[in-house]
Parts: sequence; structure tokens; C-alpha cells
Amino acid sequence: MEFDTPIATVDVALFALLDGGLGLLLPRRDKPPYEGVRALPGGFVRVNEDDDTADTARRVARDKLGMDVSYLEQLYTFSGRARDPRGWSIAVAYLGLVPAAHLHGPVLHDLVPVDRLPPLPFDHAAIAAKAVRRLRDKSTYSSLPGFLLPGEFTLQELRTLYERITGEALDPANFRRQVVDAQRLVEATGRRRTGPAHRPAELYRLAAPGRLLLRDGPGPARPADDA
Amino acid sequence: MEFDTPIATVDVALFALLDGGLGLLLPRRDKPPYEGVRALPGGFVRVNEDDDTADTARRVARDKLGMDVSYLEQLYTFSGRARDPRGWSIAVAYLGLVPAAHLHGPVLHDLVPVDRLPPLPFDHAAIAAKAVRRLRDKSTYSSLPGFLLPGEFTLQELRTLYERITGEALDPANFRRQVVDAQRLVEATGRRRTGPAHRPAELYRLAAPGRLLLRDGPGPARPADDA
DNA sequence: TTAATAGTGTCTGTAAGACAATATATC
DNA sequence: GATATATTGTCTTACAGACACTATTAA
Repeated sequence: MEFDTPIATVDVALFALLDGGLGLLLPRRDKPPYEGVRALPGGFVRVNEDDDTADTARRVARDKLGMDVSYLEQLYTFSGRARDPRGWSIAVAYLGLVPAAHLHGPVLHDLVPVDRLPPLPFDHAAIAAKAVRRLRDKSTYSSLPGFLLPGEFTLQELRTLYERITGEALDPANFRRQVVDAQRLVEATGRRRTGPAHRPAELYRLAAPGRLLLRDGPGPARPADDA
Repeated sequence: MEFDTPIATVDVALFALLDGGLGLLLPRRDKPPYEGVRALPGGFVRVNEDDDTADTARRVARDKLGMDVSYLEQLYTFSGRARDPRGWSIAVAYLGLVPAAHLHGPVLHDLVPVDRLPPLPFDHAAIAAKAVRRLRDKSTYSSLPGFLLPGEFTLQELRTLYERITGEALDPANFRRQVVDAQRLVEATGRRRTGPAHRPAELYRLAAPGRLLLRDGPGPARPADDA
């Protein structure tokens, strides 16, 4: 019976900002199959070590990043006979976000712009596509992109980020009202970013982690999508 | 290594209408653990038989219902050391809908009103709660509830159903415009339901299966949430 | 003082919801 | 014709988006 159980793995789509655009972490695999090929970080579930698959995802991400992700949510579960050459497999996929400012050295070379993804092994192209779409969709009605920025940021930085992710321009005035006044997604820190030759901008941080809504999404306002 | 692989199961939350309200299928388990206790239908993934976990879900649903579900989507994946007494387990949960009119005899006795659920084994209470919430949420902006009705229905039947599921009253005039004119979720069959002592209602059917949006939900209009 | 961006005020179009009015079947 | 629901018309209001205007800093 043990013999007939599917392989259980976890794959993580980790995003960070790369030159202002969205980057996906695709390190080269250090083991077969597909050794040396760029792929989503992943690994087997370790039943003696992990409490659940979210735990596996955090472990995998920490191993690759050298730090904890600032946001993690379950994306979708991919399964089937053909997706992994090792046999019938179940891959629970997660979506994670990290502020690029917190990353160091070699990891940065594994960040690939999401609109220039190389061919990927397994069904990682489908997983990556679903992750990008989820992130884009949620960006239109939540403060999710905030997790890609460091702790403090100006509204311009946040707005530009939304624009880069969703691909549509936003009016600075209306953006401010939505994010600060109407939805209270971010709150002023009281400090300001000074330097350039013009009026300095107030610095903001993400408000209570539970607040994610920007526009009205589906159903009542809830924290993340997680169980 | 085989020894250390988690158990892989699929659980299905199957909904059908019960006295106009929402009913969840909870048959009694015919095997240990929890033999004789009401629980979500579920089963092991059969690697020789199922192409993927959606296939497993369809097989499990068909076994219990004696028919195919009219709608199925992946809900969430539950995992961990403690949720199943048999050991570390991964349960891919699915949400399914069936028109009650298509159900026969004994199955109907396993339908339980969702607001009167008994205590459930494993973490099935959490799965059921998430399924109900997903269905309620999607009902506010999609034609999902249509899959709970038979092939043809009046707008009143559909509207009443939305009201029962979401718990809020809807204006018949505005509902019609949304569903028929604006979103084209349903289309007239040309036939009418006659009988009661008043103007007969036109009969409608769900429009192209891909159309699911009612109000603007998150992101662009897409078919179901599935991969 | 100027340049450049931060931030505020105000208008307009769209669409959801409230509600009145009309249509059409059976009895 | 009476009745009850189907269906259409019209108005109001909330709100997102467009855009003009004012504020404030460094050079």
C-alpha cells in the first residue's frame, strides 16, 4: 500500500522586486531530475520535521533565501501521473513575497523578470503563471504588494509598484484617498523622506496585517485567503 | 523513503438544495476510522486509476451520488500530522454542486442543512466551513448557484436561491437586469412556466458555462477558479 | 525664485439600488 | 374583472476616475 501512495512535494513561487518590476526566484536545481535547470524552489514534505505543508513551504523558502518570507499563502495543488518523472505526484504550491531590500548577494542572481521566464521543468510554467495571475488579481483590490516593499515607503513607491504589477496607470490623488483615507491600508509613520529638490513625502507602513482590501473584492473584507 | 511519505486523500464538500436551503452531503463512514460517523465523502488517491486529484474527487462524488457532479472546483489543501489518526496526511478538498432534482432516494437522507451541521471527524468542520464560505462569497458575484438548479428555472427561483445562500434580499427588477441584461449569465429558453394564477415567468438556463461573473469580482472576468 | 513632486478640492460619468408603473397569465 | 407575479421605467445616491489647484521642500 505504501507503494501506491503519490509523491508529496511543495513548490514555492517567491516574488521580489527586480529593477522596479516583478521578479520570480528561479534557482538552478542541485539534484536530479533536471539538475542544473532553473525551477521553482521545492522539496519533499518531511513528516518528521514539518507540521504541515505551509511549514514545508517556509522551510524551503528559508533555505533558499536565508531569511523568512514576509507573506505566504497557499496557491493551488497540482497533481497527476505525468507532471513529475519520478511518478504520480501531488505538489502543493505556495505564493511568497519578500522585500528585495532584505536580500543579499547570490540570491539576487536567481531573480528572473516574470515577463522573461525561461522554459521550466515539471509543470512549473503553469504554477508560475497561476502565481503571477493571483498576485496581479489580488493587487487590484488588496495591499498585497506592500509586502514587496521594505517596512517604510512613500505613497509614490507604493503606487508605482501597483502600476508595475497591474500594468495600469493610477491617479496619485485618487490612489492616496483609496489607500490612506478610505481603506486605511497604510498608516503614516510621522517621518518623511527628504533629499530630492522638492516637497518631501510622508513615509507610510502597512496597517494591521489583516487589512488587505483596497477596492471591494468578493464577499466581506477578510484577512488573507488562508485557512 | 516510501515509509516517510504522507497519506494522500481527497475530500469533497457536495452541496445540493434541501427545502430551499443549502444542504451538505454527509454520509456515514463505512470504514474505520470513525466508522458510522457522518463525514465528508473522501478517499485515497488511486495512482493506478486516477489521472489527478480532480479525477479522484469526481470518482468519490460519483460513488456517493450515483451521478456526476455538475460543478467541481478545488477548494484548498489541508495537511499535517494531527488531522488524521492514521498519520501525517494531505487532503486535497474539492467543492461540488449538484441539482437536488437529479438526486434519488437514500442519498437525500445524507443531506444536512449547512446551519445545523453535526460534529465532524478529522478537520472536516474546517473544510465544510471553508466550502460554505467560498460558496457564499462566489454567490455574491457569480452564477455559481445556478448549478444547484435543474436545467431550466425561472428568475424568481434563481433569485430566491441567491437570497437563501447569501442571506440578503434582492430587488427582482435589479436582479433581472444584472443577470439577464448586464452580465448575460442566463439566457431565455423561449419556454415559460405556466400554472399559478398570474403572469407566467420565462424559463432560463445558464449561459455558456464559462460565464461566471455577476458583479465585478477581483480581476478580469474569468471562467472558474480552476487551473 | 524655480523646479518638481506632495497633497487637496471639485466635477462628472457610471452603475447599483429604491421604488413606481405597466403587462399578462389564471381564476 | 380580480389577483398576483413578471417585467419595464425612472429617479437617487455613492463612488471611482479626471483634472485643476495649492503646498512645500532643495537647489
